[in-house]
Amino acid sequence: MAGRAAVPEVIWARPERTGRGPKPAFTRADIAAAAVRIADAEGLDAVSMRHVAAELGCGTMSLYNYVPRKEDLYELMVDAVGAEHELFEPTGDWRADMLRNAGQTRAIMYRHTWVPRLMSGVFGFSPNTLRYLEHCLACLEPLDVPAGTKTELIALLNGVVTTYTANDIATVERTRSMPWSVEEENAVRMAYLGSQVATGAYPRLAAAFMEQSGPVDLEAVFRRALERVLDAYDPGLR
Amino acid sequence: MAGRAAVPEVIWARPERTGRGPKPAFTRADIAAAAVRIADAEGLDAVSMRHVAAELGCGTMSLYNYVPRKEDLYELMVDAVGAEHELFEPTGDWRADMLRNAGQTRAIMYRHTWVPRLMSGVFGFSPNTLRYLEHCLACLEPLDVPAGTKTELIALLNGVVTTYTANDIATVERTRSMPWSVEEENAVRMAYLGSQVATGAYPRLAAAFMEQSGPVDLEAVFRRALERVLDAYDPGLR
DNA sequence: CCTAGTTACGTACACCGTACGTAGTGCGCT
DNA sequence: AGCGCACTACGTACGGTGTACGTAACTAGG
Repeated sequence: MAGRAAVPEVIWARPERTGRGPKPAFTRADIAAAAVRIADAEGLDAVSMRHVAAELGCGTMSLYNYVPRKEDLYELMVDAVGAEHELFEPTGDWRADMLRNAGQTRAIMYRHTWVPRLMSGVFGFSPNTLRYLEHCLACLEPLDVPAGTKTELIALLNGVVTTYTANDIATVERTRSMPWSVEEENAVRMAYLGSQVATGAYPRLAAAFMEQSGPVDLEAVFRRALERVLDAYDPGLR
Repeated sequence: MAGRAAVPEVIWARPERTGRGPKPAFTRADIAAAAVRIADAEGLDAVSMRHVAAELGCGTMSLYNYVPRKEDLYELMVDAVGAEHELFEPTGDWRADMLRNAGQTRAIMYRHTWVPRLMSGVFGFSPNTLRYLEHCLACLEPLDVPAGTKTELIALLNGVVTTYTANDIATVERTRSMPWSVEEENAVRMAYLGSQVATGAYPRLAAAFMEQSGPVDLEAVFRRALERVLDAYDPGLR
């Protein structure tokens, strides 16, 4: 007599064990780990209820005892990789500390290229997210601005990290299920871009592309963006 | 003998008409408009090849003559709403102009709440994107920095607009197919957040939440973030 | 004119999320 | 102690998805 809820629910609020009935065969962590393993190895689209269940060695529908909706499985996955954040002791240099946090987030996303796709559009106050948020606030202790401004800085910084890293990764993730390579896809898109710029319809864009020599250093662009954002909140620079 | 391509392809590079055979019944614009209509009215998940074809009044597989893969349909949609950008004459005040551009992008996303979900993770050099980019560069003409820095500013600004607006919209889009309202969902998530903060495990987070009185003004937060980013690139402020 | 490249579209396949029903298990209460 | 109920487990089935493939009709270029 399960009966799916007709009312919203946060999976983190639902207790993992209620005492009654047979002992569950898995923990949420087991399930999250299995899903993460699949996503890492075969891409996010390979994460289906059937596939995860098979990986765990149980029937498909048994999964629904642990995870009411597939969306909740996604929340478990994001939270699971969130645990990879190292919550170090703040050094007192808030800029350096926040750069370190951002670098960790970026590293996590490069390790699990499906993360950005799940992050965008998810409210996401999971346990590990809260811990990370608290840690960021600790790092920002030396910064003398209102708490509201600090949370806005954190949000902006996280947004920038996600956006930039998502862009770097997008093609890789997309070409996963395609019969061609990342390089081929990028080459084709760049060829189109070049052909359009060559029409002369976009003079300023053309100039911008002429200016740059050699391939773009994505990591450098990323770091410059971070520095700019930090500048914008640094009272010592105003 | 259609035969899908085993090589990457940009839909914009494929000519819309090649002369041979019966006259196509629709243009790409028709198809994009139909898909946009469906997404606006019933949400992005309602945009299926069958549904779009039905809206156009043709067989499902006929669509594949115009759009080789569903992903390309998404590209058409994003490009279509990109046309809603008003490419005004730059005023000479680059900050004001860029704010205006950002405001337009945000407005478009509020009109078509599915846009952020498609934007994140898409390379996206569609015709209208290129036009918009060129227009932004025109607005930034008065700003005395290298062209590379300008494109980085545009990218950062667009990223911030997308991230913030996506967050504002996320719950609305998600609850579209759910049997409960946006307010209910938000209330539940906030209740969980409150319960966690109340445990005392997140003192700084708790302090930040105590500090704020009343509901958050999303628009104000958004504008503050934009101003910060613009500050970071304003030579007059350094 | 003919033929090759297109359009149109019905059918079919593999896969998806998940509603529902049934059977078995073991805690909590009386 | 033992009953009942909440829980786990999971097979089946339904309505949807993207799209490969085959066939028929059509028309512009040689």
